[in-house]
Amino acid sequence: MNTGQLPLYAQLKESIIHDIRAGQLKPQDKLPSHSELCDVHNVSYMTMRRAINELVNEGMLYGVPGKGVYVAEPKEVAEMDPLLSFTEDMARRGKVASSRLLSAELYEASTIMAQVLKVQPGDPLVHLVRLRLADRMPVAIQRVTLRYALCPGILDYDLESGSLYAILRENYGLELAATEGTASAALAGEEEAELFGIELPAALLVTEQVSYLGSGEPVEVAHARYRGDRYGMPLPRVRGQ
Amino acid sequence: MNTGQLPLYAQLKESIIHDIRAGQLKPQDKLPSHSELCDVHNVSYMTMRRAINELVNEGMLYGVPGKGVYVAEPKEVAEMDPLLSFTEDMARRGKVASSRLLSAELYEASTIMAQVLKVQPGDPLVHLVRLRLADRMPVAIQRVTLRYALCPGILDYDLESGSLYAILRENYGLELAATEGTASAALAGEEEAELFGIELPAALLVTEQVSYLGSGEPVEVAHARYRGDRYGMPLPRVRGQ
DNA sequence: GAGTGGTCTAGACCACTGG
DNA sequence: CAGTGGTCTAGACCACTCC
Repeated sequence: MNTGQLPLYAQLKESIIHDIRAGQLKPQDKLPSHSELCDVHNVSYMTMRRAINELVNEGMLYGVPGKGVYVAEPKEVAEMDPLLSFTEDMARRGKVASSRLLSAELYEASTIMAQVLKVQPGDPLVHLVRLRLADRMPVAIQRVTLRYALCPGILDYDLESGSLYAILRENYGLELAATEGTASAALAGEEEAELFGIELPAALLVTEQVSYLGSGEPVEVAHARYRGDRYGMPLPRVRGQ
Repeated sequence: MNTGQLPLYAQLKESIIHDIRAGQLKPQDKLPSHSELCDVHNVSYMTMRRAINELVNEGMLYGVPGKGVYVAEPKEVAEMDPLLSFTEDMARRGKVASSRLLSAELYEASTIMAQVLKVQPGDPLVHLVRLRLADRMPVAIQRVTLRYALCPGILDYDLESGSLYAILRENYGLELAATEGTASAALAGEEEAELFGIELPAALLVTEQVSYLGSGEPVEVAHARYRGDRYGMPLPRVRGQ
């Protein structure tokens, strides 16, 4: 029965999502019963259930035992993806992202950095500082520290134009799978105000994140400072415990 | 085979989580093969798979086709739960949360608020303003707007001491299931500086969130302003697409 | 080749809802 | 009562890895 590349359950998910987006299924509508859906799509019960179950976990549907499965209210805002690169983030907002490379250098891991990135003190790290722009307007200053062992020769790539994540994925096979960190606020310094072209005092949104591979191996430490007046970070839409 | 209250797959998840926490399974360890685990626990393949699959989705394990399933690195930081109340958030940090109720009033929905909360303009809403303290130190100002129809008589409860979420859950059966919104940064105003007891200029972390029931019905709009020097908001640990 | 994870089937049973 | 979602079984097949 499987005609496409994707697993059957993934195709079924796509099909349901399509029906919702196309307006054939509206919020609070009841889906056909499982057995009906199985007949229509010619799949087994468990496969159909997996598709529905995953959509429930993703918050698009919700099930009421003994009654049926219903379409949840649509998400008003794009879901937060903390693994979204600045480039992709801006693309979703309909803006063109660009960079000015302020600094790019190799240096040796301090004890603290070594601990966070799980390397030995003195191991080579790459430190990049980039001014990020959205439609040519300065929006953020990003400081990224990478394990050089994972991306040897990365300084030879064009770090001005493209997405760093794309370089890591396409040239080094590094697929970031998880991230953790904090967000806070701080006053802008003089240097920053100059780079942003703003007057002091000004408030910045500050994020500190560590990114990991699927195995849990740390890859990078990212420190970003966003203009508080120009950037709102989307918060996740999440289901309760 | 099912002895407990929980579904079998949930019990299997607990069992694996227990083994990891107890140190019997360490990060990067390989789990026994599926068939082995099925024999040991006397469950069918699909049930075992569901348990493992959900743990993979939650980031605790990761699977490599043709090789095996492995234990991922532990999460260093508590996962973000945007539905966490301030009270619970502080408890996780080992601090005691308290409140000073600055204002609590009923008013009629404006057109904008009505749109966000999906009620009619003029419908009754509750507006609460609270100064939130952690170990008696002012940390945040929260402004919450609730649909009064969902929590009639809420002003009679003690809104100073307890968690608002607890009141909604225990007295009105309102279980918040999802949240969405943005985080940004702004300069503190004079009033705020006075409430916080800080000097100007100062940067605040600003969040705006709407919370929903499982059905997608909106319940509250929350606006919070945190002291940037005293509060870091945990960012989620999430898996890539 | 044997062993692994990942997908899929065609049934079954249960608790819950509604008429 | 019949219909629903939710769980569970005991198999099967495939692609992949390692030997």
